[in-house]
Amino acid sequence: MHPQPYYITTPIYYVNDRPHIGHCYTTTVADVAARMHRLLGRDVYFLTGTDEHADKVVAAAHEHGMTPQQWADRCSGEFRRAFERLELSPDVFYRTSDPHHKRLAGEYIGALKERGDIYLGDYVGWYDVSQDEYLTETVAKAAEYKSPVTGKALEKRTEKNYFFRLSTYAEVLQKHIEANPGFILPEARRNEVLGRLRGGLQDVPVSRAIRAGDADWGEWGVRMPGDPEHRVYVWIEALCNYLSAVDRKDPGAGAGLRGDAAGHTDRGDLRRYWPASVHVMAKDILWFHAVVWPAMLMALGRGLPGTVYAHAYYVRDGRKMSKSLGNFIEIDLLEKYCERYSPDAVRWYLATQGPLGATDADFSHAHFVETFNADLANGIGNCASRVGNMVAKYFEGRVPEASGRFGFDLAAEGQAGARFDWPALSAAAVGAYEKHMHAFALGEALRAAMGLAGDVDQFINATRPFGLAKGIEKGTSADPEGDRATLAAVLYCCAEAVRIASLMLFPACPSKMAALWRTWGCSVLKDPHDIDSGFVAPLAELAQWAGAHGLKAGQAVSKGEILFMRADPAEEAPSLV
RNA sequence: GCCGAGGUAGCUCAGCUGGCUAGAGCGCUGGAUUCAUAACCCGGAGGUCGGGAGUUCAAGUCUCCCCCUCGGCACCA
Repeated sequence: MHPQPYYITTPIYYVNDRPHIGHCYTTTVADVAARMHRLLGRDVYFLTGTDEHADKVVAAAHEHGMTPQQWADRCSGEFRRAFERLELSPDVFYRTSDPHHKRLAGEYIGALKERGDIYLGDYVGWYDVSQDEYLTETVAKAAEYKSPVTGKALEKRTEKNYFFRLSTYAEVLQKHIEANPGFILPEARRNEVLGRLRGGLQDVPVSRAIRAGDADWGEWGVRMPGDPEHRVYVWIEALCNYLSAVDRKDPGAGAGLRGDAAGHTDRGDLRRYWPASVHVMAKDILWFHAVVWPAMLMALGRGLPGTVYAHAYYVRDGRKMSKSLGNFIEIDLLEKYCERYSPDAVRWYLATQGPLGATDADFSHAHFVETFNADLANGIGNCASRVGNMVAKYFEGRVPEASGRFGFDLAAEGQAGARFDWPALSAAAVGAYEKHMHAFALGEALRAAMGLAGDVDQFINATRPFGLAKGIEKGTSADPEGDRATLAAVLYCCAEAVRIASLMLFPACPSKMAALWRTWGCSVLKDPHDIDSGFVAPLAELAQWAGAHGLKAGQAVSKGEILFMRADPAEEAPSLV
């Protein structure tokens, strides 16, 4: 076991939303990272879930004649199913309605209040009488201090609210960000935060007084400790989930998506996971995660997360996705893509073509098909297929004996610069893979893996194993025995390199790689039929060239089914109707 | 408005402290090949490096001006 645990989180999603590509993207990215680190052998804890305390949740529940809990159960289930469909592997699907969370969030807030970091102050805001709600300064100003609904002038009102002393932590926070370049990623986001920090920080309200006429929340939500007339703001309570989830000695029951939560119940004390390694989120909520939350943690005397990673957005065919345009890519459409191209293909597209950096990325069907064909069908899929096929054809489906010949210098045979030192090539690919992984450059890491398959393609064209086989068969070979040995060594190297590439591709395409392993008889997973069953050894051992977990001469390698069937670009995009 | 990032081949982008004929991937196109999912491999196509001026022996790479795009601007998940 890697000594340092890896705790990665996504935001917990607002339960009234319908799962769309944004939620799926963030969670898929986190899943790929989690699987990569599990592959390294680390003790990984991956959290996602739903945020359920909000006025609108209560209101929607009443509209549907349900209790807030019933309504939240239903909506939360939508996210759970969406994530199952994408074969995501959270170790916990956490919900803010979880009694454990409610209790601990209250404790954290209470502790902050006790030490004076949360105090009762005056909140001055713009109140829209007709809508019975306060508007933020920005919104109020944009509406010229009139109600956006009725046009009536807004009232400036003052009420008692609790505030968090964010201002106290501005300086120490700024120093922390400056001293830790990896604390906020990507760098452009870090600069933005530092820029805003230079302007100083104001204290932030963290509660709202419960007023007459408010929807009846019952036991829903979290009250301000010691002052039940105030409700803790949802977003501040929600942030606490990252800590509360692992602030327990026992994992509790039913954690992951599958309920059985493989290996979850015997995890023991979860407190070892704090501080989190990475909080992943979309850029809109960076401020809370990079400033407010760390400041709260400082006040609580808890460790700060290692990295706060804010990715950009998906746009659709060049246009922003928005409710008004109604062009959100919702889970239903992604499911269509999963059906036609496999969940692994969707995962691959999200992980390699998504907006991981600071700039937005486009989701277009044409681009999806191009990527699918170039990387998956023509890349690893075709490569595995041609190698498996040749082993089947020339060696009755048994891995041939390489006789220790893992290096080929084709320059001697007149092919300039064509040198293939397979142990070195694969080690370099694994090295690049790990390097990029640690920089959270998931796409780059996967490209390094795919590059190894590309090397195999080049190698096959350069050594022409099929030519050797033909010469032997037709009796035109000058040295049939030598050619047979070369053929065996060439194919061994191809297969072994594909095996090593497949290990690295697993975090993005778990089902397809597991399928490849089954047809090639590779024991990588504890249960070959369960992608979440864990690895029999860490990558360092699994990826050793011709090592303990390498392909063995005589091992049955069948051609297997086609991993990724080439897609027709002319075919119409999946649609909901 | 203020602050920040950026405008490089059809598309997505690399190009650090200035220096040989401006690169990659995809797409497109020519060729070679047949083990493979018409896949793979090799080659090509030539983009005034947003526009203008300047510094320099030499500028996508530095300075100034202009045009355009995008992001952030706080209590919003």
